[in-house]
Amino acid sequence: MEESYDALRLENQLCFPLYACSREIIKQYKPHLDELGLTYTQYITMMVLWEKGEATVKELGERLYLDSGTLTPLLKKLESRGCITRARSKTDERNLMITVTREGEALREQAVSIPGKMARCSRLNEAEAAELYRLLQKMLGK
Amino acid sequence: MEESYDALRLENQLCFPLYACSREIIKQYKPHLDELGLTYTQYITMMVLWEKGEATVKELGERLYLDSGTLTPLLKKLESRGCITRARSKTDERNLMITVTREGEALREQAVSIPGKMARCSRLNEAEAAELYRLLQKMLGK
DNA sequence: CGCAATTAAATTGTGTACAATCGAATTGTA
DNA sequence: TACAATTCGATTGTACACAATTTAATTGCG
Repeated sequence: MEESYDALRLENQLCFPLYACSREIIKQYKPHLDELGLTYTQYITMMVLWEKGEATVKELGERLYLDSGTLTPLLKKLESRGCITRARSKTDERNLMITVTREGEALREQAVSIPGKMARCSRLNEAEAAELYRLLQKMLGK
Repeated sequence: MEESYDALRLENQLCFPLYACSREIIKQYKPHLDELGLTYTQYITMMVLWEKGEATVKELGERLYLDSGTLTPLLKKLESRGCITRARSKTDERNLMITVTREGEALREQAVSIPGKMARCSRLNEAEAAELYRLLQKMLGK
C-alpha cells in the first residue's frame, strides 16, 4: 500500500521554478518601470509597438501570448495615458490598429536603459543566459 | 542622432520567454487540474501541504514566493472545498496553521498521475530539462 | 445574391499577484 | 513591567490572465 508521491514534490517540478523565476524577475523590473509609469505587461506591449510602430490587437496577442480579455483594458489604459492611439482599420473594421504616439515614442528613450540595468544584476553569466534562452525557446516550440 | 534600440527588442529579453513559457505550461496543466477542480496555484499549494502535512501561511508564502494577499483568499477556497483546515496556533495566535484533511489527502491520489502526463508532452529531453532546472535554480539564488 | 460560417475585439466572471495598510499578538528592552 | 518595535495574517485596491460568451464585420459557398 506504500505509494511513491515523489513525482508530486515541488522540487521535482520544472514548471514551478519557471513560474517562480518569472515572477521574481518581473518584481526586479518594477522599480525601473515605476519611473516610466508602466507595468511589466504594458512594457512588453510597448516593446512590440516600438519595434513595429503599429500593430493590431490580434498581432499583439500572438506575439505576447495574450488574448483580448487581457489586452483590451491594458490598451485602453495606454491610450488614456497618451502612449498609443486605437483606431479601427479602414479596410477591415474588425481589426483595431494600435499606433505609438509621439509621447509613446518619447517613453522609449527612457526605457532603453532598462535592459542594461537588469542584465547587470542577473546571477547568470552570458553563456548561461544564452543557454537558458535557447531552452525556453525550444520549450515554446520556436 | 541614430540610436540603437536593439536591447529593447522583445527577442533580446530573457524575461519575456520566461514569462511566456511559464504561462504556456500552466495552460497545459489546466485540463488535468480541471479534473481535480484545482487551479495551478491551488495545486502547488497542495503540493507543499501534501509533503509536510501542515504548514503556516508564512511557510507556504516563503516556499511559493506568495504573500498573504494571494494566499488568504486561496486558502479560504481550499477550506470551503474541504481540502484543508485553517486554525490559529495555540502557542502563538499570530500563526495560522493549515492542515490537510482526509479529503485533501484523497485528492493526492488523483494528482499523482499528473507529473508523468506533463513530462510526456514536454519538448525537452531529460538532460535539457535538468539543465533548465539548474539554471532556473541559480537564477533564484538557490 | 443570401446567408451560414468565420474572424476580431469587447465583455463578463473568476482567480490570482502584489503593494500598501491595518489590527492583533508577541517580543525585546529600557 | 510598560511600551515601542516586530511579526503574522487579513484587507483593500489595482492590474493582470484567461475561459466563455457576445457583437459586429467579413468571407465563402450554394
